[in-house]
Amino acid sequence: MLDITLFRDEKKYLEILKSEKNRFKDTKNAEETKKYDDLWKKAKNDCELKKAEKNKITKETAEKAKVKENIEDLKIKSKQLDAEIKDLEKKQVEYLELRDKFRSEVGNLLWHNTTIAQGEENSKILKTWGTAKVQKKDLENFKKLSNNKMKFEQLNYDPKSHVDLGLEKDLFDLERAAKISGSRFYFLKNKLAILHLSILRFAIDKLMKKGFNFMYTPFIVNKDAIEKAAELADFEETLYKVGEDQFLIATAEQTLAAFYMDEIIPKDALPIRFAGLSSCFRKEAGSRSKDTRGIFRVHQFDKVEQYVFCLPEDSEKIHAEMITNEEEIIQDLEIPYRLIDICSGDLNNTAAKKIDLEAWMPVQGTFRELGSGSITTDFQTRKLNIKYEDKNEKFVVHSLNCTTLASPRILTALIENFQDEKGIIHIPKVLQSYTGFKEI
RNA sequence: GCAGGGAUGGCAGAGUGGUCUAAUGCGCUCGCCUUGAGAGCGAGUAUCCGUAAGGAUGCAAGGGUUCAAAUCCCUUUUCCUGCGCCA
Repeated sequence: MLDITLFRDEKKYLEILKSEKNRFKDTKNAEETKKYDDLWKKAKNDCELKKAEKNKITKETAEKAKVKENIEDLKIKSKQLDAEIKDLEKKQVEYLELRDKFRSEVGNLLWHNTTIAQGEENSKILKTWGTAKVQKKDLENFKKLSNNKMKFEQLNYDPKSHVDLGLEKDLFDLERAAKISGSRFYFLKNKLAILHLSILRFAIDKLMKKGFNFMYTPFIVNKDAIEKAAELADFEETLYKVGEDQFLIATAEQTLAAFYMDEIIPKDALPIRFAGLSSCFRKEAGSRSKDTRGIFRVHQFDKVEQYVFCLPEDSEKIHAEMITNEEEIIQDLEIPYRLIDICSGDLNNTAAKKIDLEAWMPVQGTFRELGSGSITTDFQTRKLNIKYEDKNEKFVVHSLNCTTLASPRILTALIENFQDEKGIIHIPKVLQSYTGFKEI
C-alpha cells in the first residue's frame, strides 16, 4: 500500500497517476483514494470539533459535581453531542474504509528501470546461461526466445516428458493422488522423493553460508497477518481458507513478511536476511487448463524463499544479490536458463520491479518459470507496520523477496534436462552427496 | 481441554471512575559543560489531522455501563504457571 501522504502532495500524486498508466491500469483507484481522503479529513475535522466541545462539558461537569452543583443540564447537552458524534464517526469510518479500499488497489510506484510495456512477449531478456538441449522442431522458437545468444546442442533423440518418464520409472503416483486428494496432487516416490528433499537442503545450506537465517515457517496464518502480507486477488485465486479466520500460506514470503508485524527494528540490525522453507498451498483457480498433467503446476509444493528487510537505499543492491543467489544455485544444478525483466503491464501490485528466472525445458520446447525476485520497497511493510528508528524518527522498512527454488517444479526441469537416450536421469554433481546416488 | 494469573510508550514498570495532561527509571536524540570520552545538567522522545496555533485519539482487540473508563462489565486474541491429552 502506498503512503497516503503521496496522494496529498500534488507532484507525487501525478507520479502515482503516471505509474498507474504505465502499468496499463485505470487511474480510478488513485483518484478515488484522493477523493475519499479529502472527505475523510473533512469528516474527521468536524467530528473532532464536536468531541472537543464534549470534552469541555465533561470537565465542567466534573467541577460542578465536586461542589455538588446541579449537573442535569450538562448531562442532557452531553447526550445530544454523543448522538452527533456517533453520526460523524460513522461517516468518518466509512470514508476511511473506502479510501483504503481504493488505496490498496493502487500499484506500487514502478522502479526507475522497470520496462514500460504490456504483454509477456515484451518483457526484456536480460541474460541467458548454460547450454540448452533443443529438439530440432523447437530450434526456431528457441532462438527467438533466447535472443539468438544462447549456446545449445541439438538433441538427436526424443526426450520423454517428465510425466511419462516419471510414471515409467515409478517416481510418482498421480492417479491415486487424484483419487484421494484431487487433481494437481501427487505422491513423490522413491528416488525422486529423495531428490526433492536433497534439493531443498542443498539450497538452504547454500543460503546459510551467505549469511541468511534459516526459517522453517508455519503453514497456517491468521486473517490479520495474511490480509497484510498478501494481495487482494490472492484471496480469490490462490489462498485456501481453513477454519474461521485462518489460511494456508501460498509461500513462505507471507509468514516471513509478517514476522516483524507491528515491530520496530533497530536500524543497525538491517539488512535482515531470511531463508524460509515451507510447504506452499495454491488453489490455482486462475489457471484451470494450464499444465494439468504431471507435477509442474500443483496445489502443494515446497519452496525455499529468500526474504530480506533492508534500508530504503539498499533495495536495488540487495535485489541484485538475491537474484545472483538464485542464479548460483540454478547454475550449480546446471540447468540452462534465461532472466526476464518483467514489464510494467505484467507486474503484480506489490512489485516495483520483478525479475523472473526461467529454465529451458527440452521436452516442452520453451522456457518455464522457476522463480522470481521482486523489489517491493515499502509496499508490504507499510501495511504490516514494520519500521526502523533513526535519530528518534521512525521510517518504514523496505523488503524484498526472491524464490530460491521450488520443488517439485524444479524436478520437472531436472528430468527434462538430464535424461539421456536410455531414459536415465543423471543427478547434478552438487546434489550427489545429498542424494547418495548419481542417477535414477 | 480445565483452573488460576497477566497484556500499559523503544524497554522495564507505577497507576483500581474525574487531579492521567499516563509517574519513575533505562535507552535514544539534541544542546550545555569537557582537550576528548564519560559523568553531570537542560530539553525532547506514542499516533492522526493541521503550515502553525491547536485539536483529537491512545493503556492487547472489539463491544458495553457512565456526564466521565487504563481503571467497572461482556466477548475475543495472546502470553505465563499448574493439571490433563498428544507425535
